[in-house]
Amino acid sequence: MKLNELNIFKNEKETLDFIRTNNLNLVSKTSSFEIKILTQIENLFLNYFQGKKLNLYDEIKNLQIELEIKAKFKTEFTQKVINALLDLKSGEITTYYDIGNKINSKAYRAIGNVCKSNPIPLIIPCHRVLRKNGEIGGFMGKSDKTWETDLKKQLLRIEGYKI
DNA sequence: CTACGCTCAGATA
DNA sequence: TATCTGAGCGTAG
Repeated sequence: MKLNELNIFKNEKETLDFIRTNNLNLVSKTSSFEIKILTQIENLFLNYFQGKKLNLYDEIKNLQIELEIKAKFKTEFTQKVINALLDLKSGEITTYYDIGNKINSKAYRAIGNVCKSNPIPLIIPCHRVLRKNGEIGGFMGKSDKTWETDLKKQLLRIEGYKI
């Protein structure tokens, strides 16, 4: 099974709007094999949201799910950023500045842009990257005080990081 | 080539 | 402290 996108919505209405505008079905032509995998994914995230320390990237791969992210991250720069992100464990944080140091680049803003284009938040943990001055920074394309940045804080709290 | 952005450091009040 | 400004650099158009 392949996964190329993980979307997070503000509320049920936004979720339903997305499903409608993209002509999606909640469950369509789903085989029992797929149901089994989907159930495992559901349990994985339930555990994660209850505070269990999990490496979602590893867990997803263990379920034999292929992540279709190569097309999006094909330059050396973007791959370095992604690899640096994947090194982060649950409860661990870093900064855009530190990632820059790690990959030998001062393109801090460009690093943020890579995070912005992350099609699978949580699994590639962009939420663990903060600004150097301690501010929360952006999340899922949004900055300032938005539900997205609130969610970023919540995720860190769930992972046990004091914020 | 130009414009843009999940940034940073420095300046100013 | 809060807000602004320019530097900096990869990417999309």
